[in-house]
Amino acid sequence: MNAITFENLERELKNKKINLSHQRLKILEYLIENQTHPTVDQIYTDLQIDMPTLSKTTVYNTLKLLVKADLVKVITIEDNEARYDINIENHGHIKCESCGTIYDFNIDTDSLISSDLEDFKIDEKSVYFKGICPRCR
Amino acid sequence: MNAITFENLERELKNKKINLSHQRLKILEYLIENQTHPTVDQIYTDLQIDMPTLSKTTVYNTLKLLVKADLVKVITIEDNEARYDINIENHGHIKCESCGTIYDFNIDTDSLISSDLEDFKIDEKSVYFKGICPRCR
DNA sequence: TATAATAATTGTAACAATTACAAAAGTGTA
DNA sequence: TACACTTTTGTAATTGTTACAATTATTATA
Ligand SMILES: [Mn+2]
Ligand SMILES: [Mn+2]
Ligand SMILES: [Zn+2]
Ligand SMILES: [Zn+2]
Repeated sequence: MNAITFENLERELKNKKINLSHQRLKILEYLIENQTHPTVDQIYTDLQIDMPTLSKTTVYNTLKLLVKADLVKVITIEDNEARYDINIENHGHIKCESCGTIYDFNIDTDSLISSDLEDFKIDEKSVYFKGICPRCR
Repeated sequence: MNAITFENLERELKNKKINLSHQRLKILEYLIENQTHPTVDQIYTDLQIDMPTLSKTTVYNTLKLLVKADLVKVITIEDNEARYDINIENHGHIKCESCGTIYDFNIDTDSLISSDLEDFKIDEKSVYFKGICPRCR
């Protein structure tokens, strides 16, 4: 429930010794303002308007860095492109197969368990649905 | 729990008017005998030994056909390659980040619900975990 | 401040997974 | 056999991602 703020992020970044360059800041801002699970291409295309020198490699590098630092999550609901989410709290994702929108939904992934996994160390849990959203029905 | 048999599959294929060519048969056999969630490349590389003329396009085409007919499921646990599963019963998948193996585990995906999705039509539910398997710990 | 060391960004090339497409081969029917 | 139809094949094109070396920016040091 606690909102994502620059202050919290800045503290986390300092903890993890990640330098907040101009490009990284812009990418983080973008993720905070556009919580629509954007692709690399969407992030790049939109930011590139105001930062003509931005390189797509920087977008890739930064996202990889943020994911490794557990500040951003990759969503692999579709096999052809990764999507990124600054909201790292437990929640599920559903993709509307008509309009392509990926919606968040509330689900307690922590409570998902299986006796088959007793001897596993579990690091990450993802719940992906596909269907048709209310607007498209 | 009911095992995947050629008989069941053949009936389904007839229902859906999918012609069972030599290539399609071999790919189906492979998926039944190798329930390790193989990639297209693994399927192609292995089958190509006994079928030197096999084309990778045919593997792609056949898998797409089988997925559309709901006889095979795509697993997008990793963003860089699709994996295929002939076991279409509800179950979860966990990928060991050390050895790369994708294990099945028992979980009732049908019972996964969220009040946020009341107005959605839900067609597919996937549960993906990542972690370390008992052998690698 | 100047200099050196380090970190981050950029642009391009390489790579890998997938799709498009047209020609060739196979299948069934009259 | 001739014809229509389906499937397969091989290649080229496309797309998302990574590798890498050169350039630029930042930080530490003298
Ligand atoms: Mn989300
Ligand atoms: Mn499985
Ligand atoms: Zn929709
Ligand atoms: Zn393992």
